[in-house]
Amino acid sequence: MLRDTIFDIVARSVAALRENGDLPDVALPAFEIERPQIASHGDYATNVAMKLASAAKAAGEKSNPRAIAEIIATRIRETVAVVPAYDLVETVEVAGPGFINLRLRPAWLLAQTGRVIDEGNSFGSVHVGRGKKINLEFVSANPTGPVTVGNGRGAFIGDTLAAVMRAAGYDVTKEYYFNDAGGQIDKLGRSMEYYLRLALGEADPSKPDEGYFGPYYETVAERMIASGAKKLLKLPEQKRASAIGEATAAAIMDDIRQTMAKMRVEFDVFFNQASLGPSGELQASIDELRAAGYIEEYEGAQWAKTNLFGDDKDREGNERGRVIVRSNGEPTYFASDVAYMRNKFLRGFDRLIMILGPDHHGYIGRLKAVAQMLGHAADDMHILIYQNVTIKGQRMGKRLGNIITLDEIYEEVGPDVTRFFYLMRSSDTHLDFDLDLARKQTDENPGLSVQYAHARASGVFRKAHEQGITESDYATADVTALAGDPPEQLDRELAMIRQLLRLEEVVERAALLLEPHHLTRYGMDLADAFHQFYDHCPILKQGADIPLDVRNARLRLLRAAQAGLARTLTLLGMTAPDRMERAETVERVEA
RNA sequence: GUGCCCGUAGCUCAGUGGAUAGAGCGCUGGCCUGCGGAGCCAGAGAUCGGAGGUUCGAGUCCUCUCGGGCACGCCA
Repeated sequence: MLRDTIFDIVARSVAALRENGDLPDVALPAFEIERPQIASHGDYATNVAMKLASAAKAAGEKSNPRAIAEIIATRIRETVAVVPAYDLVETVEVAGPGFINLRLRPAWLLAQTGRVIDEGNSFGSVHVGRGKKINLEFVSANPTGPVTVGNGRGAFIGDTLAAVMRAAGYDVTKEYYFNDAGGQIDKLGRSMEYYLRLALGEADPSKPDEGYFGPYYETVAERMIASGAKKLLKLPEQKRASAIGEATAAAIMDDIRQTMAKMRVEFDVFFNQASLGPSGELQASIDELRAAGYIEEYEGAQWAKTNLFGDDKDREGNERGRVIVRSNGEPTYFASDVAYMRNKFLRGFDRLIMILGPDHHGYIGRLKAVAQMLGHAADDMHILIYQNVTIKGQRMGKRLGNIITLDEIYEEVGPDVTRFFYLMRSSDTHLDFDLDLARKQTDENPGLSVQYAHARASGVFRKAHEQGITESDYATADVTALAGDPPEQLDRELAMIRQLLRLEEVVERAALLLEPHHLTRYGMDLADAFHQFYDHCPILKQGADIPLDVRNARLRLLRAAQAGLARTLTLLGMTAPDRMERAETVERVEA
């Protein structure tokens, strides 16, 4: 990656100076290579001189950060002058309190066009993941209702995070855990029994006091009756609730899978909680914890000593951990958690990541404790909590009874815009979905703007084709010739190639920090750079009188931009259209 | 009571301990008949909730505090 090369240049120069005793004789502190916020400061900056000065001062030596920076800068200039692989650096300057700013050579930047085009679908990939096996579990909504705008957030975060992590070199398995066991299924069954009887025209069927209610369940009841659920009502009372519950859960699971498929969220594994009992894994994990000495009995129940690993350390009056087997002999939901995690680790994953809603933050301590009881590091179990979702301008929430499903959003704006909007915000932040903005079929819609950039690029190639210009005409064009363009054009061309090259850094950062939202920001930046290029650097424009070599070089650059946009959109799970559907626009009023 | 997340422009939000805090929308003014105008250019708009602290440097880290959201079962 480009930044790694810059790091090497700086590190090598500093190391050489230290060998000669030209720098303060203190341990070299960690330093950063960063992109300055202000373009006039160059492409990269390092704070190594300030860090060194600071360390020297702490060791009692007197030091001047700017003077140190000058020494290092001089050495860097010498280094890049003699090492051919480092010929990408044009200038090295000391600025401010002691920053060393490096600027890249325009011709080198332009030449990167070839690499972007050659790498194509794999452009932006990095290797920080080193093939580490990751289990990424997300959504895992209970099969007791449709996916909502709230719990659907995990779907987009998870799906795109997986794509980004794969691009960063991780081996990712995407997994959905269906909580299809326990009391909630019976409760679902009792609720559905009411809806089935209602749908069959029974007069005044009894409605349970507590359960799952709403118009959605009426539609599920209709479908279940159509597929023969009527006979379930004839089952004896003890079996009826669980039988209806299981059938209902299966029907709802189908809905959830369909919603996911429509939104292009894919899973490698669907795991059913109910399978853990019959497979013997539930018992095996309890036995394993007992053998390790982590289970104690109290008042007839079996307690797992999660408190030994920090779980519930602040919970009042409870130093016993969590109940894993009730006094009536039934394992708790927590037992399933243990068995499921054990199952994942046995499948050979190096790290487990779970994406959960804000109501699950209590899980963090509990599950990290489980990981440790199973003999793994606390950090091998990572939980990513995302915050709530609201629809702008609407009050919502279960208590108000106006749950909005993800399907409704799909109907309104489709998968592309939905995905983009969900991924614009950090998981840590509450998401206020601006449905009005999402509905707009104009460039005001930031998601469409990225797609439009891609479509525009495709449009130019379409036009080129119509004019008889073929790929072979510009495939070997010398893009560095653009270095001779006037600033108005060259600045835009360089800005776009700079944005393109940034993708690798964005992918690495998003993967390491588990923050896929950086990709949408990047998409907007790249699209913006593209539109600037498009507006200022004509290629086929009539009457613009573009020399052939410039035209062909710009077509190359455009090809690279198209590839970068396509790659970004793909990582976001969006389509990269070759043309945009023209929306019905208001006729312009002639003055 | 305890814990987690948030507080940055009118709105919704980015922001890697660095230099002059950014984007989208909205607002104001101007340009434009095309590589599909779903356009371009410019501008106004911010005591980064508040108070201390850490350091060469804090929107960012620490402590306290105020405001908003969420959760704390032998439920799942």
